Amino acid sequence: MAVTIRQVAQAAGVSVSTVSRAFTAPDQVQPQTLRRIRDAAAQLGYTPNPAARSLRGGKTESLGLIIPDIANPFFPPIMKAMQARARRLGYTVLAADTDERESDELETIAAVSKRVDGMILWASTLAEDRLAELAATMPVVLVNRHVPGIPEVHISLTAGISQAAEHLKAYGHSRCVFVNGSRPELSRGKSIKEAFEAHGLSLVEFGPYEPRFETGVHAATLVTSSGATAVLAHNDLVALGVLHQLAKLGVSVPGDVSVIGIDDTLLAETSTPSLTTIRISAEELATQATDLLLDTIAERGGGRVVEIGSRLIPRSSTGPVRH
Amino acid sequence: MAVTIRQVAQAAGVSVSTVSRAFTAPDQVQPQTLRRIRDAAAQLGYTPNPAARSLRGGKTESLGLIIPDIANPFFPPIMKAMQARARRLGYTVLAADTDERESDELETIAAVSKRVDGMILWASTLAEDRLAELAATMPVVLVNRHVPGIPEVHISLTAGISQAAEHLKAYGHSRCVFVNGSRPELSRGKSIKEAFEAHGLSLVEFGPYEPRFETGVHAATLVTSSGATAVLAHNDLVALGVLHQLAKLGVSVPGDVSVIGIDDTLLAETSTPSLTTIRISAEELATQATDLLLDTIAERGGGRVVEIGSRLIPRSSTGPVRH
DNA sequence: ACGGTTCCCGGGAACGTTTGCGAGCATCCT
DNA sequence: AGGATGCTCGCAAACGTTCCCGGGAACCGT
Repeated sequence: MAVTIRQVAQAAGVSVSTVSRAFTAPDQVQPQTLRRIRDAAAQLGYTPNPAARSLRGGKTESLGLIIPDIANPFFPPIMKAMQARARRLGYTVLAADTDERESDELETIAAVSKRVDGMILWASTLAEDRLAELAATMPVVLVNRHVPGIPEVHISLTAGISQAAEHLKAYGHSRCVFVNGSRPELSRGKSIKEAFEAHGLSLVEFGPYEPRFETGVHAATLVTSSGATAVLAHNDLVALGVLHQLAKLGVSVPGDVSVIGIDDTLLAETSTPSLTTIRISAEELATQATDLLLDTIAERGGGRVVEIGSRLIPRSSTGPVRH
Repeated sequence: MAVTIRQVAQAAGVSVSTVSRAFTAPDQVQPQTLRRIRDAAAQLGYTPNPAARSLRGGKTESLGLIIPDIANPFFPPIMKAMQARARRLGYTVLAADTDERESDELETIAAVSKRVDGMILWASTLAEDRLAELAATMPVVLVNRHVPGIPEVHISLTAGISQAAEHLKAYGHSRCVFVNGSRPELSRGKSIKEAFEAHGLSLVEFGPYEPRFETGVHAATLVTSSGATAVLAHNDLVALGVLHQLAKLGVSVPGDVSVIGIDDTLLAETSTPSLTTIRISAEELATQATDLLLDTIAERGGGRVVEIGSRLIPRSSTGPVRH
């Protein structure tokens, strides 16, 4: 049915080897022969069969991306950026989510791993030794997870947190609340606490909870009764829940309470009021992770750890404290 | 490096054919032999090589999904549902977006089509004859696009629109605005106009514009000066823009103006106030499209057109008109 | 007891591509 | 002029799997 290399060879009057070389190593074939082959290929509409190619060469020319939940608005821009990057380099990307269940993650990884040259594992729930043996089998890059010896891109929130503390301090806040989610690097709430206290702000922590909208709704009432004037939420979605419930309770934002999110998803700029948040650049993250994976595949800079920064994006959900 | 069928055969003391049959047609091999093979395979950690399998069989066991923009919050749930459905049937899904540019779409389709058994094309921008010849080459299912002879799932908004009109009528509204986007089935604003007028509501149309947040922001000022008390937006994102700008102008929602979106994305229930919207069930849509594609691949119900309904989800952005 | 089925299993070709090896030929150097 | 070198290209093997075909064994019937 489909047109193969053999038909192109026949049409161009050369052997299959030469046709193959015409595409994979054009400098090894004479210019005029090359032209004849190219013409024939174009006319017949030939495109190489990826299955045959990867069977022979052991390479699939595609990359895997395993994420916890596609529906989380943080991830679509990641996928988009990774696809854009990968396509430019001739790669296809195979994305799959795990629904944050370990059994699904194992199954998904097994299915994906056979069809790609390497994969990015986002916030994997797998045990450390499992990840280590997986990484021994094939190129793997971790995000939001640390296992010694495995290349990783690490999201550093210190800059963003510090800027958030300064921002609140400048507005005259002194009593703050942190609504904790389950994210590994945040569960060490003490680093956040330290950062805030270094700026002379008190910080009490609620949670950890699930990082969902309803969590924010629930946490909002705790916030009002705590007497705090500012709240930092685990992510934008939780912050939006806080915003939503505060409005329902008649608490003015930012008049009575200031709210800060994390991630800077689409939600942040489209909410009412728009949400001050700590931006993690999805583009940079995805690009770095992709490049790191490609390097690992090519056995260039293996085992590297690259760091991604963050910064505060002030919008309308924060303001001066009212006395 | 990887363990092949040959090693399993040797370990189990049988031929490669038998190992192959043990996995693809277990009833054709004796129970005790089957057990021996399974044990050997498990111990060696054998998993079939998809490249070899698809080279030989001509099937890739994966499906393509081509969408305009992953970052549009309407699509992630679609991808998720399609993946869930496909996985249950042993398929992998390859998703890619086109950034709504026709050149990218062609390139993307070319890249994806060689690696899948069939694909779902969402709101394709390709010319009708191009689509027709593509569909002649391989199984294709269209969504949000109609080409005679190509299987399609069609989103019908009539129920939702009609319910929205009733809803507004019951709240005492009479003058409405429709902020039009570019979506094909909506660009025929007259069907919406007719539906509204059938309920005794006047409707003026603004646009068409791009279906973006800023469009809503821009349209909001037009709405206030038009004297209308209700606005139907092209989608949730546009509705959110309207909501945002209205709040900034000091116009109360739903006190002064009621707002209705379309799609029922995550944005709708997390906004403040939460958004009344016309729900299109992503799960149903994705499931139906996937099943239709699978049917087309199997040359069962080809050329079918399946219809997906819609319905109004009343939330807090609509209310009685204030006199 | 013997031809005919049925059931299991092994041999081997085929899927479309890449690639090492070597043949043929022209070019260049001494 | 003759051998060495370099360029272009063809031959054939190999990648891991599926599946057609045929052989042998066991079992049924008469």
